[in-house]
Amino acid sequence: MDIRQLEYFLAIVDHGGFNRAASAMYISQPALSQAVQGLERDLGSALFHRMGRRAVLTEAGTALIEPARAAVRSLQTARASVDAVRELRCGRLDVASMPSQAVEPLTTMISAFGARFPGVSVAIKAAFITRDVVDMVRTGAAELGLLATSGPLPEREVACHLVGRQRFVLVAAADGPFTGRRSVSREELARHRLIVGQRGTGMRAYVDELRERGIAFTIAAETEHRVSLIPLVLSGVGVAVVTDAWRTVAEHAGAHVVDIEPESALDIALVSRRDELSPAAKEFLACALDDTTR
Amino acid sequence: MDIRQLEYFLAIVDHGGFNRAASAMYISQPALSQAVQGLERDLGSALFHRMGRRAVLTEAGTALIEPARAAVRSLQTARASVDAVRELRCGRLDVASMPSQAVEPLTTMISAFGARFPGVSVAIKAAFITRDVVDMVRTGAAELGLLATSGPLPEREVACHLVGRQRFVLVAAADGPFTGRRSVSREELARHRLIVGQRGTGMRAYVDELRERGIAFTIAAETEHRVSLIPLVLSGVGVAVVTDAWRTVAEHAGAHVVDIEPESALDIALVSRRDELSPAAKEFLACALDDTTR
DNA sequence: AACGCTCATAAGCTTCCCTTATCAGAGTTC
DNA sequence: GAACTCTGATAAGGGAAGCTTATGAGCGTT
Repeated sequence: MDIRQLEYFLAIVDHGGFNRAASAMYISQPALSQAVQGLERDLGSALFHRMGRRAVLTEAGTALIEPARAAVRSLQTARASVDAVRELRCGRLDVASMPSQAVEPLTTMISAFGARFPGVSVAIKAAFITRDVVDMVRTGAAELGLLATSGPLPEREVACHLVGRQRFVLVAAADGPFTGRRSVSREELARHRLIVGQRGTGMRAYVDELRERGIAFTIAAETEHRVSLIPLVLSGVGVAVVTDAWRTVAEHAGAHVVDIEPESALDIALVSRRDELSPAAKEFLACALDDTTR
Repeated sequence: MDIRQLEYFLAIVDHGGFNRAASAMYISQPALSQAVQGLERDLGSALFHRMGRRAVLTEAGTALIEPARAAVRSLQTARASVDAVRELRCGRLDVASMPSQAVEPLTTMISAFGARFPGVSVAIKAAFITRDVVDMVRTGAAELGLLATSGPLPEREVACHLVGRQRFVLVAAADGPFTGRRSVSREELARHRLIVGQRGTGMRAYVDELRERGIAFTIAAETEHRVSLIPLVLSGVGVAVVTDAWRTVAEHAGAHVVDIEPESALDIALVSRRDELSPAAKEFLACALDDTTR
């Protein structure tokens, strides 16, 4: 059985005869006869009584009409479902992001994208280090990725679009060591107690680099959950080096944020597979790059 | 788009890869690749991200899964619908019948058939004269026909099966001219007022034949609606010649029924198209002939 | 670094579908 | 009632589409 055969069958029913149906379907009449014969052979039942002049539906033929229409409709539905995704009337876009960048610039990006394509939902897939993001994009776990790196961009593995830079800032308790200051030099971090993130993150790479420069500090805590950084700072465990994506959040939480001099920053990149992207991903990329260049 | 392509697509989704799906569908892997490529070309959207090793569903692919399953199911449903008719689990059988024969023997036949195939409904299509029945069967308006004839069976046009004979009886009012009698000779009908049916019916042919024999009577009324015969008799308009299919009905209605001598009868035949019949019609024929020969 | 597994591509063959041409039956018309 | 017309079936040939085997390319694994 075949959709083509069912369409032919319905055409015969609807147009009331093989010849008229053949004209309507722009095929020859023998093609119709053969298709119906094939269908009847396949189903094991005659669909029409052939009575010289006219073809009359059999009971089996009558029983087939409605299911056949349903089958034809179901193909149209399938096509429409795919079209809806392509035309961004619905669907879903997975974006892998490291935690800090999930705060900014991802929030802004999603907001802009959501305004243009309200039917498409964006899912933030959790990645924790740059490598996670690259791998998720490479393997297709997410179609786009947002990462931060202090080193070179992974241009060889994925397509990279620089969307901004985030400078490092120091978060301290409001009544902590840097109260009243707007900036500190990195050398001033010596002998302080630091709360740091997981290896592989941009902020950790920066901190490790400071230590290699000979700035001696203590690592008071290391957390894989960035959300715990600020509470740790506020409870007096130590100070933390984070990117200024956290500035607003930290200040609202009651922490004191100061710039670290000389300015040092992470590159923030939106990455994607090298081959053809889905329409949603393309548009998201366009939205995001448009915003950053504007 | 094609059901085959959707089945292949679903196989890939369900088996998690082209190779496994190809094995499961007993086709070669390139056949699958080509089918999916054709589907993607047709839909205008990629369904899988090809990432060297693994094929990952795109958003469009995800959107296609459910509609594709529905489409595949719809074909199975269509097949099942036809099967149900063939296996006589449901369906409908049209039987054309003249009015008298619709009382008997059709009622008995339908009862026997209904007991064996409760899912199949039998529709009685109204015919009024023998020719109507033959035409309806010939043109497919009904698949079977039940007719009565005093002449030869229409063997040339349809397949005929003699299922019985109905003798002619006279229906008179309870207080009418034949009260107390069990039979009358046909000559006694002379000078009586008769209520007759439409030309072309068996009872009318018999009455016309009596007149040709020189038996002189008056035609008090002619009706195309046989149901009005008995009321006319009961109201004293005249007497009526009908077949003994009506005996029970007439007596229950309060009329007096007497045999007409010498016995004269109509042949009752079940007729059908000459070519292959539907399973329901075949079974009905089998039931009916089985009953009459038993 | 070599191997193995993934899916894509290429080329040949088979199959199936559609075409034109013709036939056969039944209704219609003169 | 004979010719005509309209119905759908049948026959034969050409072309497209699908499946096959063989091979290639990319990526992960040993």
